[in-house]
Amino acid sequence: MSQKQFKRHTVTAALPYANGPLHIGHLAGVYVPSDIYVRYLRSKGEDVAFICASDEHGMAITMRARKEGTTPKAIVDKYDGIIRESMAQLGISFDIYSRTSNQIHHETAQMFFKNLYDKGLFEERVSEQYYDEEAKQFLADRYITGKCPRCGYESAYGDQCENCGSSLNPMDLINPKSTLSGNPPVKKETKHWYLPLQDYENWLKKWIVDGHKNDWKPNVWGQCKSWIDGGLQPRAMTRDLDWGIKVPIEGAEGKVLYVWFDAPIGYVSATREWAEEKGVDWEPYWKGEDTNLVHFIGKDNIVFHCIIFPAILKAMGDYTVPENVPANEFLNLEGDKISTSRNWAVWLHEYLKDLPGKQDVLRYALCANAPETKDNDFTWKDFQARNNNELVAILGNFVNRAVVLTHKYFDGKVPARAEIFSIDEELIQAVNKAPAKIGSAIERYRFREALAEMLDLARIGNKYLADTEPWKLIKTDESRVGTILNLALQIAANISIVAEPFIPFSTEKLSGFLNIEQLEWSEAGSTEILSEGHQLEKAQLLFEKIEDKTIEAQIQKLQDTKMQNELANKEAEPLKDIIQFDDFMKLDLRVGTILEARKVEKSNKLLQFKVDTGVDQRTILSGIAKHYDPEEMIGKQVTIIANLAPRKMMGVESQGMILMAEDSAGNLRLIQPNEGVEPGSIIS
RNA sequence: GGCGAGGUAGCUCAGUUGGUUAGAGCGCAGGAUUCAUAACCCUGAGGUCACGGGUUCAACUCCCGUCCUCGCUACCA
Repeated sequence: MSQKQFKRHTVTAALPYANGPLHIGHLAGVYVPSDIYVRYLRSKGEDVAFICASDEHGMAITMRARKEGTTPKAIVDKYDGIIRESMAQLGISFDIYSRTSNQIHHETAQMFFKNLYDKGLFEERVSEQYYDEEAKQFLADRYITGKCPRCGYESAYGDQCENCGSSLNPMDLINPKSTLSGNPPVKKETKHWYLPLQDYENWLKKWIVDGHKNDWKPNVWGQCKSWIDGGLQPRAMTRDLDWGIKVPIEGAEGKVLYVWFDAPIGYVSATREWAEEKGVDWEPYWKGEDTNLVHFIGKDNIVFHCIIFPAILKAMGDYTVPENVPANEFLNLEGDKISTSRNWAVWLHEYLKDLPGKQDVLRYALCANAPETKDNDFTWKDFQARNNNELVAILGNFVNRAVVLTHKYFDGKVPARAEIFSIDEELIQAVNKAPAKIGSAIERYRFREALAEMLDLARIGNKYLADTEPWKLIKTDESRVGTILNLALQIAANISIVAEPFIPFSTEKLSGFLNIEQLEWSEAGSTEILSEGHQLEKAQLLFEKIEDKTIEAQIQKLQDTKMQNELANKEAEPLKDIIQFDDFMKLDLRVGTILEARKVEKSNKLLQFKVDTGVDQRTILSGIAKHYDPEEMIGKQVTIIANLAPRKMMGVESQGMILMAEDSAGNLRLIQPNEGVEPGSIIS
């Protein structure tokens, strides 16, 4: 896909959700690649708008505010600040980093909604939901507690019972209570506006499945095809909440826009804000046929950026749709999934404090190991190796050699070139070709490849010096040494251009040594950048080795986290409320013998048993397929709850429950009588 | 189970429309060198391209099946 046909580029990076700080996964997946892409485009002299903002609406933020006893506003202010600071320090060069709480965003999102509403493109649907009359608001699932209809647990949430783990519908709860006021909620009808995604199915199919099979990443294209083929459903674009953007039509009091309706529109609002400040027209950046719209996101956001938001843009009529959505996969950390709740992450604001001045090292390491085609693992050892073996030993060392030698032999002045031999000609050819190779990789969103091509320039330089050995020649042929160092320095100058998208802090330093301005991409490839006699500055180290103890400290930090998590897990289950003997007596606990066992079809967790309970033979299902094979269960004695209300799962009715012990790692083990007893023996 | 993405050297990954002896970096072993941040440079070992079929003159590449990993999704009473 050639970039040349485009007049301008609108590049967006996924809006960070302002309920927590950023970690290396965000950086590797979205912000580093997008920043490389736009820095490259800018260097080419292209017209670029690089857009991002904090996403500050939605349920999760209001939940968090309630939990911490503060307001949503306080939460988003706090994290917007932290995120903004981390991005700036890491050199993510947004043209604007806005906030979805800004006035201009509210207006823009409402304008979108109103536009679609006026065109009659929404489906209105009325349904019954719980409402708190005292707090005067509809209750989201998590704001309702009650008795679990399945296990009888008293404080199950509207969407899930934390005791038995079943997912619930708020209407199922027995004796529901609002967590806002403590009062029983009332059922009340509520109206919502749905976007009929199925109406866009054909268009999406043509656009993505047929039109982008070859230029979109396989993971993105495949996901989209999967959704489209599976049939799209209408999706509610409004919610009953008080935190968010008011639905701008009559009869919609107390309703806000669905966060995934408003968030992507945040790209548009931020563009408007940027354009206003800059005094340019924002519309071509979103409406021009000649605009290259690119969304950088993680794989968890594919459906919103490839299906829902494009459908909205299409429905708007005059908007352009994304040219590409280069979604990355996930980054793991030291073999485990990154997890905010388990604190298993390298937080950017902590990294910046712990390893000051090493922004480029992180940018480099994350780009070199970015999860472009599949999930990848970040390890501190790899980070150290990338720094010490590549940035220090190859790139930093090469630049240092060239500059130091020039100071040594030519007082820091770029020497003249004399006769060119074939080895020099080969070098010049390689330098000529490098920018196009790197650029092409970037344009194909293959940033690891681009980075490797960039580093190859330094490798070529090192080899050139090793092959020509100017430190020997200086004794016999000073003019030849001049040629060699001139060319070596031209490579360094090239690196200062082509490495800028990846490691901008270091290329700024490098330009400083070379005593040149930051040059544009079009000047790369030339071996005439530094003119004869040009005075260099003294070289300082571009990169420094990272010692083992620095890495060990970071690994230790993670191990501490792991230990804390294990402790927390062991202590995690607090005692439940006291029950009376009568409560216990309600349970009919018995020993049963398993007569038959087999897997439930189409399930990968459920096993189906026929159990002899002494009084009857019955079917019981248990979700232990990951822990036991059916064959080994036959003949075993197990403990069962015999009077639990029957429950259908995967089409089969289970008449009871087999008791299991679960450890903190989630392993399940049978509870069995110590010695064989007759089936039906009562447990008390 | 359904859908999607992966499975290529000890590790992290490339392999373009099927075409000689399957590549790179790191790591490892050996060598050479000293201008340089004990860095660089050269050489080497190391792969049944997950497995089994099929199409083809020819398969890492295309087709079918199986196994494993990750994500989404349904069910752990």
